[in-house]
Amino acid sequence: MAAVHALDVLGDPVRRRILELLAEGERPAGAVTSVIRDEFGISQPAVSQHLRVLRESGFTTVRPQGARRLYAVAPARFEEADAWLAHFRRFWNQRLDALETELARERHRKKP
Amino acid sequence: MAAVHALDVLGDPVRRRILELLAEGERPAGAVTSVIRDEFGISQPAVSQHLRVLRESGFTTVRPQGARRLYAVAPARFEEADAWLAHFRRFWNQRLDALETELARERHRKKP
DNA sequence: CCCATGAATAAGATTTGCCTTATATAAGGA
DNA sequence: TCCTTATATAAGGCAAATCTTATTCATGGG
Repeated sequence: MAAVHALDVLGDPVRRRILELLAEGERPAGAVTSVIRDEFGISQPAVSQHLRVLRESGFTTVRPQGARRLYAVAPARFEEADAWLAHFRRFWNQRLDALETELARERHRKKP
Repeated sequence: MAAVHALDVLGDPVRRRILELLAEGERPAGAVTSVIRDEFGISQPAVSQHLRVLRESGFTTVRPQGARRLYAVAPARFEEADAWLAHFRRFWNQRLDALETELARERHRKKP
């Protein structure tokens, strides 16, 4: 499911915008599509293809509700992207970096 | 300098690897090139072009040292990428999110 | 000076990714 | 059952990104 790097998936403005919309809560594909269509001027299949990338790469979950597909943010791949960025965090914020290290340690203690 | 979104620049495996190398410390273009050449099997100009993207987008600084160009990580664009990810942080770690909010507040207090 | 080394640029080929149109699949209401 | 709505898939076109080879520019040693 994680064939490509999380940051490769995030390297597209349409996909980022879709995720921003989903961050506000679970939404049917159609609701996402109409916003993206307006903002980027692309077709329904184009949006559907981006939804597919997000789904197949693990950035979202989907569940059917009748004929609709409800998309929602899934955390794992975000965490992966964040972990990569963490390597550089010390360059701009020592305190946050220290905290991240501590929280990571804690996470490992909890679920090893 | 920030014509493209930070995450667009990070959406390339070669550029990410270059940044990882530079995270270990300032390095001349040649040192970066030889590693990337080995790992990805691409030419010197190809690496130079990626260095240009990183430089022009503000992910690195460069300073000449004789005939060499010393590249180093610059924090600003990383911070931007991190800020975007922060919107989603609550999905995987409430505590870190809360902390980030607090730190952001503090930063604003210090340098407005 | 001249040549070697380090790095960037130019120009063109190629590949990758994204978009479009057309079509398929699936669910629900009349 | 038929039609409409919701979404996904297929196939192909096109443009942007990336790579290659060739060349240029700059520095410094001999």
